[in-house]
Amino acid sequence: MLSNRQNEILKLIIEEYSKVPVPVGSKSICDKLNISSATVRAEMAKLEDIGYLEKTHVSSGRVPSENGYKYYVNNLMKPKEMTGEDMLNLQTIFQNKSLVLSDAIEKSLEIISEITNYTAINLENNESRLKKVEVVPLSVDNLLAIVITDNGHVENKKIDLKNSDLEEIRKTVELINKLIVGTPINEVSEKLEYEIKPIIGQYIQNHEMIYNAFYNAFSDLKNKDDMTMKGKNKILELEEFSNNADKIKKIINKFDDENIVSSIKEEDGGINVYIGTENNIDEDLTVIKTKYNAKGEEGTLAIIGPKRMDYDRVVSLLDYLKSCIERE
Amino acid sequence: MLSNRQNEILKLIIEEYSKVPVPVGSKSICDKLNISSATVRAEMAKLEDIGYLEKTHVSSGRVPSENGYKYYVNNLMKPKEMTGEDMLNLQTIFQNKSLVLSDAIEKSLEIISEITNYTAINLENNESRLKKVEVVPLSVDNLLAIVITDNGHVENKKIDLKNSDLEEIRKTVELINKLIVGTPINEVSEKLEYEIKPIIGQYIQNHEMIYNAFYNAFSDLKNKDDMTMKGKNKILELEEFSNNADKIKKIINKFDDENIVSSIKEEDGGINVYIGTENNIDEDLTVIKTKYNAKGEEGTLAIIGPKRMDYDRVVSLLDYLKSCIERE
DNA sequence: TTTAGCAATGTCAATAGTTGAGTGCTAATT
DNA sequence: AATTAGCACTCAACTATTGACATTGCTAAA
Repeated sequence: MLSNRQNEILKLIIEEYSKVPVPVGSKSICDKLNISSATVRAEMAKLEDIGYLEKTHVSSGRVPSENGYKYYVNNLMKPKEMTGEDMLNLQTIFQNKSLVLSDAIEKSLEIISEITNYTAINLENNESRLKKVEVVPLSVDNLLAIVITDNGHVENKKIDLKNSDLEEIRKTVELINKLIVGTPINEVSEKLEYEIKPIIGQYIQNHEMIYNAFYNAFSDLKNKDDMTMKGKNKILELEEFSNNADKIKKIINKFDDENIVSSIKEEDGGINVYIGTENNIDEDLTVIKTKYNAKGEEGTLAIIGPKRMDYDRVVSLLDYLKSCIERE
Repeated sequence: MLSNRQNEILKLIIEEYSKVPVPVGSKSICDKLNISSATVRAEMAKLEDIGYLEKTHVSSGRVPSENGYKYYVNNLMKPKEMTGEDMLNLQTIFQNKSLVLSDAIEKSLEIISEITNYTAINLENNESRLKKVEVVPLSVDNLLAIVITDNGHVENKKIDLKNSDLEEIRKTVELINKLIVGTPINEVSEKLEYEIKPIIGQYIQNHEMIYNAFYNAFSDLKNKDDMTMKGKNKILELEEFSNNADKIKKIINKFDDENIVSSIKEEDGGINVYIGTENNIDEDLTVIKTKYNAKGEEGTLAIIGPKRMDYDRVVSLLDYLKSCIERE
């Protein structure tokens, strides 16, 4: 159990370090607390023993450790009051009734990324079902196969059509629509293989091509995560990476991974914070994420920033955005 | 006019430098030509006077200048024989009749990026026309507006539908299909504004929303360049950037620009080489691009690599790919 | 319990010395 | 006239070395 003064010192160090990423010395703290630097040093030594602070070398100031941040997030941090302006900006978006939920979220994340200078992500994890399938002839020998899901995602595949009969294709499409509309997207390929294929094989000669086209369109749909990322490059401007080309390259590669958010440990109902090594992106980064559920539309919001991020501010922003979404 | 020996020395320097980006000294050249280093130095001094070579400091070896590369590309370089394996790989893709042209190109560029370690791009610049417009009801108050072009691109917008009459919407869609299908995509918004809007305004009450949805879908379509990029991050691994975080950030930002290829000077019919400052991406990079036209499907292929790239190899690859495409 | 004071430690930036690769020039050689 | 050996010179890159500075831990006094 930490004393009041220890809590206070830890909090000051974390907040100071979040402004300027340079080890914090005892002097800058004692100025604020009206105690001598020696006393502060003694307390810092204890905080280091417990494991909440670290030194970069014997005579350096202190830097918060991962556990220090954890303790701060769980015990010391108070969610920051949001500014009226930020609240207003987000509210306005959600009051615009012509915006669909996913578009509103996207716009909000853009704003959040802009005001925090961190990266903001929305990952929709809806169980979507097949809504409709159709074909549009484009030219003599090109055809477009279109697949639509009930949450509004569209995938398409162009097909080369030489020697195929348009009428046969129409029949196939009709069949697919009749038999597998309503099926959850990730069961569609299977159903296509075992239920549709045998049937079309029977009375449609040249069905291979059209069958494959739809098969491919379906697997594209299944594999495509519905993730939007705002301010992707913001993170590269952080001081911690300013002179570290290798780290920048590493992070860029991580950011290209579609599973960047979903591969982090599962979140519970609240706002979840994954500090440093707790996320598998980078030890100098923190990911804050939370789930939302608005009348069946489910997803995950995430913000990626430096380990020394403005925890209180980000948590409030995310919390507020979540409430906007769920109030919809 | 350069002497044979000067040509030979310039060529050796460029090819040596392309392997290892370190200034080339006279010694490494004289070993290969059986003349003394003093003679090589004298020739190098002349090549520097002409402006084909540069020094990084008074006593450094020589580095090819931009003009040096230009001279090399125009006069010294012979397109390299392609390896049978590379040719076979590309041919196989184009013989696969079930692949649509754009997919075949995409696969080829993936291969080319893989074997060269450079970034490969396909930019389709078709004049596309509106093929079809339709709406799919998703739920009680959500509707999906879909727009399809004759070259097979699909854009969609979800619409919030409270208080709208489905029947009215159907009429609007019918009208759009009747009146503006066939219009070139970048004229569609205009036509929608001046020809359709007045008409639907007359006999459809609540048309604002549906009109806006389509208007937005159309502008998305217009603004979205059909560009695919393979090996985007390959370029970051180049030695010239290995310790230069700022340059990496700059290039990443450039690569996010949709106009990266089209903003470079217009290409003529052949293979065009834009060295260093001739492209507006980075002085250390070269862009090689060429147009293709296969039965009306037009586009531009581009490869982005270091200024010291394997010019002969890339030119042959691009030329071969172009011929594969146009033979289709 | 707190604090003043001090030795100890490590970073950072500046300075100086060393090495090595490479050049240009010149005079001798072919 | 062209080539080359030889030499003085230059500069980048590396390796100490130094002093200024920030900061610590410890101790003894308050």
